[in-house]
Amino acid sequence: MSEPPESETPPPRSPKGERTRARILDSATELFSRSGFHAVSLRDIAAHAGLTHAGLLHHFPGKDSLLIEVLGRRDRTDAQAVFPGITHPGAPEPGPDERLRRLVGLVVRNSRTPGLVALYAKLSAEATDPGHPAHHYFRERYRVLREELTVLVEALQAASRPPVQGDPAVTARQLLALMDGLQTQWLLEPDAVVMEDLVTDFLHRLGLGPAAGAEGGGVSP
Amino acid sequence: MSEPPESETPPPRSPKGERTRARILDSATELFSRSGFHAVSLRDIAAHAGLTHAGLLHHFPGKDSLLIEVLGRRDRTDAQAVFPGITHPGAPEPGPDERLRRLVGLVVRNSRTPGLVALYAKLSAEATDPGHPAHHYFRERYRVLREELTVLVEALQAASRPPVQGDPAVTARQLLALMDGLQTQWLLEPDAVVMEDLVTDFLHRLGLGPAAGAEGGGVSP
DNA sequence: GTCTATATCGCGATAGAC
DNA sequence: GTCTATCGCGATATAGAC
Repeated sequence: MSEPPESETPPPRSPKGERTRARILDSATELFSRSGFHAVSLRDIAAHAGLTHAGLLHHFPGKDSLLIEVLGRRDRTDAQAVFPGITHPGAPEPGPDERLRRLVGLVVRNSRTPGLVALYAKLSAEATDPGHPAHHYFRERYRVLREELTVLVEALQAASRPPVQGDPAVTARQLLALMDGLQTQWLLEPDAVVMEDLVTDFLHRLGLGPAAGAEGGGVSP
Repeated sequence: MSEPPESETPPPRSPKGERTRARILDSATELFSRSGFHAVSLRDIAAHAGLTHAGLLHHFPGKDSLLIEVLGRRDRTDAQAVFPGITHPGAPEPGPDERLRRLVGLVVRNSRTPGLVALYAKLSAEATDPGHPAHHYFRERYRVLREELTVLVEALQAASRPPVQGDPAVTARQLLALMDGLQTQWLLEPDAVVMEDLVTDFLHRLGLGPAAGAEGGGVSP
């Protein structure tokens, strides 16, 4: 995804080619998630999908484009789960509490796929290089995430008693940074970090917790 | 630095070897900062330092150990600037405001070396892999940073009026995560993010700003 | 359109001459 | 302490068989 939306029609593909492509994407997702990007070769992915590495390169121009298609597929799934507004502009918007619940749910879900979290962590760092093949993809990804989190924070602020001040865009940036940074700490020490607790605690201390949610216990450091 | 402190005496080296070593470390720091770890070869570094890659490997057993020495040198410098207690146990501890000022100063200083910040961002993500050569280095690094930030937060909490509740270790973890995550966003869009403002704002909204500091303007999103 | 086989490149690392 | 020569490896690109 070098360009924000896909305005062009993808080239027509045969049903067999389509299935092979999907098989390759599945294999790539699994292997990338397990071992990261650099540690996995095209030969590994091709073997896992049941063909040779040159056969794979018939379907994807190179390792980079394969990576970006893997990421795009995953992001589209996640975005629909938390922010239905992205893909279905007319759909009914859930309330702030429900959206917060979904966001935390996404964090919890991430905790079950450390391989993919690690892949995103590595790539979002690598892709800060303007020459990286996924640079534009990640710039766009962060822009969209920031926008959606800003809307969420706005809704939480409006629903908070007493009303919370502050620029929602600033809080959204901080929230996004917090989630990213916690992933690194969690990957380093999976048993010492409960990401969703630390995210919830952060919002709580800003007065943006669930409208009537009474958080019982403490938070593990 | 595979082990926490260095309890062993380094092998004696000739003055010439020492100079060559330093030249190699300088070159490695510059090239790693510019292009990252994987994108730079030992041949690149050796050429920049004025020898061949085999000559370089006489001074460092491998690319990994070279990397870790580059990181260690930088970290030692930074730690002394902000947390004099680490290297000089008996030295007088500065007050909470002064330590906060130094921490923010470190963030500002980082803003002037995007290459090194990018290197750390890439490596701390890569090194989450338990098999990565710098894995233990980064686990130890985060442990120390967390401890020092916990002490800082404790001091800020004690100095705050009214006193701020909460587990300092939790806040320290969140602060560390925030700083890490902001680096990624800043590297992606250098002109759109002022890291020190967002860090200061975060502490401010937790009631942990400088004791008498009146923040004038707003914060850019 | 789909895939295999082959060739080339640059990498980290080692051995041994000087 | 530094070099040349060389190894095995993985990523990538191309030619052409089916």
